Amino acid sequence: MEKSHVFEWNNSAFQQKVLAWYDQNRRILPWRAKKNSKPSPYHVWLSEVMLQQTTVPAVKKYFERFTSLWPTIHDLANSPPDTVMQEWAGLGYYARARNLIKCAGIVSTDLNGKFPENEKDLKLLPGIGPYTAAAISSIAFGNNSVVVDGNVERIVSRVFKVDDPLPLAKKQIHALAKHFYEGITSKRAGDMPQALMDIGATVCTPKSPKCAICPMSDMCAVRQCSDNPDLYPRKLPKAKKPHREGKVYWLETEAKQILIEKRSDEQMLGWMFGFPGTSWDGVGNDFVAPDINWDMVGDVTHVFTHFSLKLEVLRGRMPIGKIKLNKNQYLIDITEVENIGFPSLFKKVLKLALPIRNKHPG
DNA sequence: GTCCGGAGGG
DNA sequence: CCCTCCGGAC
Repeated sequence: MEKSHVFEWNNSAFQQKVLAWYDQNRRILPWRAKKNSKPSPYHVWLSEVMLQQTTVPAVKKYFERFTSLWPTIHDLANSPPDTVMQEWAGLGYYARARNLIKCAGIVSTDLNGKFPENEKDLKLLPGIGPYTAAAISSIAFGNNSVVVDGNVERIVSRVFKVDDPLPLAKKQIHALAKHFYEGITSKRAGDMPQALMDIGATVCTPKSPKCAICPMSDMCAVRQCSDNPDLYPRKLPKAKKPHREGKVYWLETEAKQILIEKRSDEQMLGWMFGFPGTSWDGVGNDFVAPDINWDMVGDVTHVFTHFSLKLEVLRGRMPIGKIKLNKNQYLIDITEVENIGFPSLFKKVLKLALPIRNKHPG
């Protein structure tokens, strides 16, 4: 759409409205520095990685926990990877945690604990892509980067009334987003993306945005033509998810131990603990279940981004001496199994199998 | 159950 | 440019 069809667009007028709103309404978040001061690059990086695909409320506790366990990037880099993975459990998208660990190692040892300041060098680090590089360079270092996340995409699509559907409209939206940042001073460079995120999260929300109190409403094309903002950004219909099925085994010993395994780098939920089973992600081999009597415990269902999964949970017992452990497999005491940080899929398995086990110890 | 939110990497 | 990765709110 041609923005001039609706009104005369003015970059700095828009920026002033947004920044004035931010000065009055900014959210207080653990990773944000006080007004007029820059937060630590370590905090910005850690929070931005956690915030990828994850909501602010979910991230808060994890951020507090991580920074209290590891006050500096050196502390994080020196921690055993398993400990970091355990602390990440429940946050999802575990590749982020694996990249976080790799990145911490590089910054701590190769770069003396200093993050690069420009987008180009930031993007060379594991887990830092276009968005995160732009966010760190502007928020931590005051560079005027064009930061585009889902909030900014949504705001752009409404303010400029972009009628092409996502993801086709990505490039167009990114180009239009430049208007939001052009000419911002270094002093305000970090505030602008954060202001847009705050407005996106609290005012220009995906559904039923609060246009009546929006600082951008008189410059918003969708608002000005009384279109329904809920319809923006337009999106291509998504493909139906395929369904997969498999088995998962709860194998216990007479000594009240449970068999768990650490998943490999290549598998889904890599580096996390889980229970053995058939390969439901198309990677690795099926668990060769010992020839014993298996009781059906029930089904667990879980939905991932690109498929839904149903696992049949089977429970069996055998003497400890008969169990041959592969590497990456461990026998863990029944009293400790609840303390393992499992990803959600295996938490469901645990929740199903453990009470039955306690009721009928065999 | 359904929808929502998005970046990294090959 | 396409594929791959979860959890929570409702």
